[in-house]
Parts: sequence; structure tokens; C-alpha cells
Amino acid sequence: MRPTVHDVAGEAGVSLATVDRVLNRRSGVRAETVARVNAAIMKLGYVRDISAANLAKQRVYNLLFIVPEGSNSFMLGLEKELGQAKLHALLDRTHLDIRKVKTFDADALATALENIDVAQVSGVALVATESQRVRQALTRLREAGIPVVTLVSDVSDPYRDHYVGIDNIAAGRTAASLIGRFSGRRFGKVALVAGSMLVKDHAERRAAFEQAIGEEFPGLECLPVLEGRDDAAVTRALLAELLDRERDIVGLYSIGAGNRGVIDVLTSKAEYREITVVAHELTEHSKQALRDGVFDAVINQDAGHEVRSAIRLLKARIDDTPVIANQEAIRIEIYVRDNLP
Amino acid sequence: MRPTVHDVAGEAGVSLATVDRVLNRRSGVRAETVARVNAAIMKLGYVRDISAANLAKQRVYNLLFIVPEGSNSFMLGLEKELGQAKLHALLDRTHLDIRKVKTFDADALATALENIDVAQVSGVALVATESQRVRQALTRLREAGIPVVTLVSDVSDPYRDHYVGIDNIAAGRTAASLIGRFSGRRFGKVALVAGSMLVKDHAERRAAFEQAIGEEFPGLECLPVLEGRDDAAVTRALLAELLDRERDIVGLYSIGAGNRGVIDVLTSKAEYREITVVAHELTEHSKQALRDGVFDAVINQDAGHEVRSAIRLLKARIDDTPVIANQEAIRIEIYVRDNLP
DNA sequence: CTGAAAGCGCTTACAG
DNA sequence: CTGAAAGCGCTTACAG
Repeated sequence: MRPTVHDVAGEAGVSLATVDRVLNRRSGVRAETVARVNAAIMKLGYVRDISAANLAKQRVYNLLFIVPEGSNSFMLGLEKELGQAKLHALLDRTHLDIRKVKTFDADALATALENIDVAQVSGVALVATESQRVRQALTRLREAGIPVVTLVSDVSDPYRDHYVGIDNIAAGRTAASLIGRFSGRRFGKVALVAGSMLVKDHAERRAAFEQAIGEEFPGLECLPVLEGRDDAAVTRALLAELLDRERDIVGLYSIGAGNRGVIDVLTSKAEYREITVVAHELTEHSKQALRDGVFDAVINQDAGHEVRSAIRLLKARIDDTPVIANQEAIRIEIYVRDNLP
Repeated sequence: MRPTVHDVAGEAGVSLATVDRVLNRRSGVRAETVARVNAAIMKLGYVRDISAANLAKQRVYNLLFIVPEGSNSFMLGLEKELGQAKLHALLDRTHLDIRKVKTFDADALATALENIDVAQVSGVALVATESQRVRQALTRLREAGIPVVTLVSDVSDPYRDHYVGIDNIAAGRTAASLIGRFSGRRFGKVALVAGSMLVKDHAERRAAFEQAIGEEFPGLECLPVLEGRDDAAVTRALLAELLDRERDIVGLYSIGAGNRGVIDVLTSKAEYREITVVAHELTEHSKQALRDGVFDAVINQDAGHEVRSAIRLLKARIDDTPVIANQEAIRIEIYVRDNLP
């Protein structure tokens, strides 16, 4: 049998209350007593039972998730996962509060962060848009001892405890590698379609992609990026015009969430089927495009994994328990038609 | 506040013991009383707190993992993950017992299964080698109410509760797709290197690979498979001889765990660098081969994820709690140099 | 600075 | 067929 607080108390010759004080590093215990208790803990190999502790404490975790208002399929998928996680979390005394703010609006995000009642919330996860006000709001939270993780989109390091998402530089390089190899040493141009260059993830992916193409596939030339604002109509118009104008496009990298517009254009003319296409985010649309051979590969981050990871990381910070680093690493997943989940 | 057994007891006008009996579907309660309690549960929206229940029950989970004796890097990786999971599991009253049996030896596996004391073990995970004796041993366990999951390598459906591993048919098709696309519509032959065609995973990957190549890349022709027995020296000798003999090999699919021998041969002559190579399982060797450009892609299953998933699935069966299907799906991961974790 | 007692939400003998 | 009481491993007022 694993030792309990009773065993430790007996071994150290003190009461349960004192063991508890030492265990929780509460003040008001003589140094000598602390030493005796710690010696007993070491001797018995005592390890605290956290679920019993949480039961006694009636601990509930109030986790706040701040996400952009349902715009594109990926964010909708993230919301769906949050909804599912919410039900499951309840079984673990964990309440998920999901708040939506205007997309890409740093001030709206900052306001949401500033309005957090630090007495009510035990941890915060946010899809970040960085700004000075956001950084200040995050600083207030962290000074109040509230753990903060960023989800999918990051802020600079000292303003959060952890980033839950993929390395967008590596993702851009991966896309370059796939397009370069799939297009089979051909010469030609590569079209880039993004949401907006003001979004950090998109900008990072694009820069890394262009650099990798330049370094490794000298036969390919990147065209100026189209900014479709994650809007199907805008994307469609811009891309149709580009494909019509440029005659030797062999590859296309869809950086953001404009997949629907991209698919529309690519399926509009038979000759476009020769273009090697790599896109981001696995959705019903992109899956279908893979099956139809319109897309050649999709780079994905698993929204369900990200949500669960954010919850685990926040709770681990709150309880001061260890995490399994490997389990929390978000993979840059590559899907082709054949390994679809 | 979430309702507790006390609230249910009060609402139904019965004692805690009776609520507990209904909750746990124990017999010896009048149908009318059962109905009253269930009505109260519905009315209050009561949901049992499982960690409190486990505390009261002093429930410990004794999970037995049966794995092949440390042979190849993948299995060594699996063991490492099991070791790490073992430490973490202890915090959750879960004991992992890891037992090794002779590799690919169905009788050794069956003996291990037959020796299980069903009173001591609460769940079993095994890397399966199928045989009649193994199926019988599994039937005994399941009839004793012990949940069984297969890990990495499966048995037929009715003999286990769940399979934790990748779809090897899809994995073989994925390999074909990658080699076909990476080799750029060239014509030529593809070498296949496996451990043994007696191993079901290898046989499935190979068959699916050959079929997909035949269907989709008519310019490529699969050579007879080399069986390297997952041994570096054997693999090296066979492959060196093959590459020396056949002059127009453009692709190589390393199906099993013989990566070290494959890498040795491929790096032995400059001309071999042109060969498009897809291998299985991410290890230090295969990662280095990707970085060096010796391998073009590696197909992987995440051993850590598999171990954690097996634990979650077994505990969910034991406690009769739901699982998140998505979280338990093992992905066919594709790695190129740029998305290495 | 320290301890005795009650309680967290469940389950388990035991008694009736 | 049903209930009162004690206990699982912790924590928390309260008293001293």
C-alpha cells in the first residue's frame, strides 16, 4: 500500500494538519518540524494523491477560452472541439467558458482580457493577436498568478506560459518541400494564396516557404502573394485572374483559410489539374479536394489535440504537476489522399 | 453547485446506501425504489464524481502490457514510452506491469496470456501475434470481464475490445503514393525491404503498396520483396546484392524495422542517392537519414500516443466511461525533413 | 506554532 | 429490501 498523510504524520510524530501545512508549503511551521515531516516523506516515499486533495479542496477549474468569432472552417472546427471538450471536462470538475471576440482585432481581445475577473478564472487560453494592450493585459493576468496559454497563434515568449500550436516556419518549409518534390523537378511559377499578411502565422509560413523554395528548388519562382482575406469570393476573383494571366504556374500554396475559393477556381478548367497544390487545415472541403486530386497534400494541426493540450497544460500549471512534453507537442501533420483519418 | 449523492438521497427520500445501489446497478432494490431514485437523478441532473468514487473504492488499476522482447528500434521506443507512462500512471492509482515475450512467437504469447491471474489484473494490452491458442487465451480473459486491447499489431475483431495502431493497408498505400509522386513520373523499378512476410503488418503494407503502385503508377514495377528479418547484416547483404544487380531502381520502400541496414547500403554509393526512399518508424536513425537526404519520407505511428491511448481505453472500459473517439485514433504520420518533431 | 475534528463525494460492511 | 455509520486520502476552519 502506498503511504498516506496518516503514515507521514505517524512517522514524523505530528498531526495531519501539520503534514498538510508542510506539503502545501504554508508558513507558520517551525523549521525543525518541517525538516522532520520532510524526512518522513522521503523515508516513506510519500506521493500526494491529487484527486483526493482536489476532492477535499472542492477545487474547480474555471478555464476561459478566447477564440475569434466563427469565421473560417478551421476556427469552426476548433469551436466544435471546444464544445466536445466542455462536456468531458465537466466530469473532472473543470468548467470551460468559451468567449468569442472579433477576428484579428487586438483591441477587442485586449478588452476581453482586461475584463477577466482574476478571482473567478483559474486559467486562460487565447488565440492571440499581439499588441501592446494585449501584452499589458496578459501581464496583469500572469501577475495575478493565472496561467496563460496561447492557442494556434502566439504572442512573444514572456507574455504567456506556453504556446499550443505548430511552428509556422517549419510548416512553410514543409509546404515548399512537398510542392518542390511533387512537381517533379519542373520549372515554373508558384502561386501563393493567403488570408492576410498582417496575420503572423500566414506571414511566417509565406516567408519560410519562399526562402525554402529559393534555397532548394531554383527551378521554381514564387509569385507575389494574393491576399484573399479568408473570403471565398475575394479569393476566387484574385486567383482566377492570376491563373488566367500567368501561363506557367506549376504549383500553388494555399497558406490560410481560403480553401473554398481556391478549390472553385482549380476545378473550373481542366488544365489547372496539372498544378501541384498544397493547402493548410483539414476540413470537409480540403478532404474532398484531396480525394478528388485537386489538392495534393494538406498540412494540418489537430484542433482537438490542441484544445485538450491547452486544458492539460493549464491544469498542470494550476496544480503544479508535471506534463509529458511529447504529449503536448503539436505535430505538423501531412495528409495525402491515402492517409486521411 | 453540482448535485451529490446526498441531494439525490434527499430528493428520492432514501438513504445514501440505496442511492449507491441504484447508481451501481446492484440487485436487491425494489423496482419502485429504483424508479424513485432514477427520477431524482434525472430531475437534479446528477452525474457521479468518478474520482471520489474511486477514492472510496480504493480502486487501483493493474494493467498488464505484453510486448515483444527488445528487438528493433521501434519496440525499444515503445518500451521507453511505457516506462515513462508507468511513472505518470502511478499518480492515478494505475500500475503498469510490463512483460516481455519472445518476438513473433505465438506460443510464448499464449503462455503469457494463459498465466494471467484474472483476480489480479484489471486490463491487458498486447502486441499480438495471432494463433488459435492466443485466441483461446484472449477469450478466457474477456469472459472473465477483463478488457483487452491490441497494440501496434492486431488480432481479428471479436477477440479484443479495441485495436490501438495504424491501418497498415492505408499505410502501404500512403507509401506508394509518396514514392510515386516523389520519383516524378519516372519509369523504373521499386525495391521492397521487409522484416518478414509472416508478420501481418508487413504483409499488409506490402500488398497494399504493390496494389496502389499497380493502379496509379504504371511506370513503376515492384521487385520481389527482400526479407531482412529486421536484422541489419542480413538486410545489408540482400539489398546490396539487389542494387548491384538491378540497374534501374528508382524507388525503395522499407516496410519493416531494417532501416539501419538500408541506410548503410544507400550511403555506400553516390549513385544510390537518386533513389526515392520511404521508410517506416521515426527513430534516431531514420531522422538522421531524413536530414541527410537519404530517406525522402518516413511513415510513423506515435508510440507514446499508442501507450497513452491503450491506458485510457482500458480504464474507460473498466470504469464504463466514454472515450473521445478522435483522441484515440492513431494517425498515419508522414515526416519529411522539414516537419520533424 | 500545533492539533482534534469535521468534511469533500462517494462506497462498504454490518445490522435490521 | 433498506439505512446508519465509518472510511477512502486529503484539507480546512477553529481552538489552544
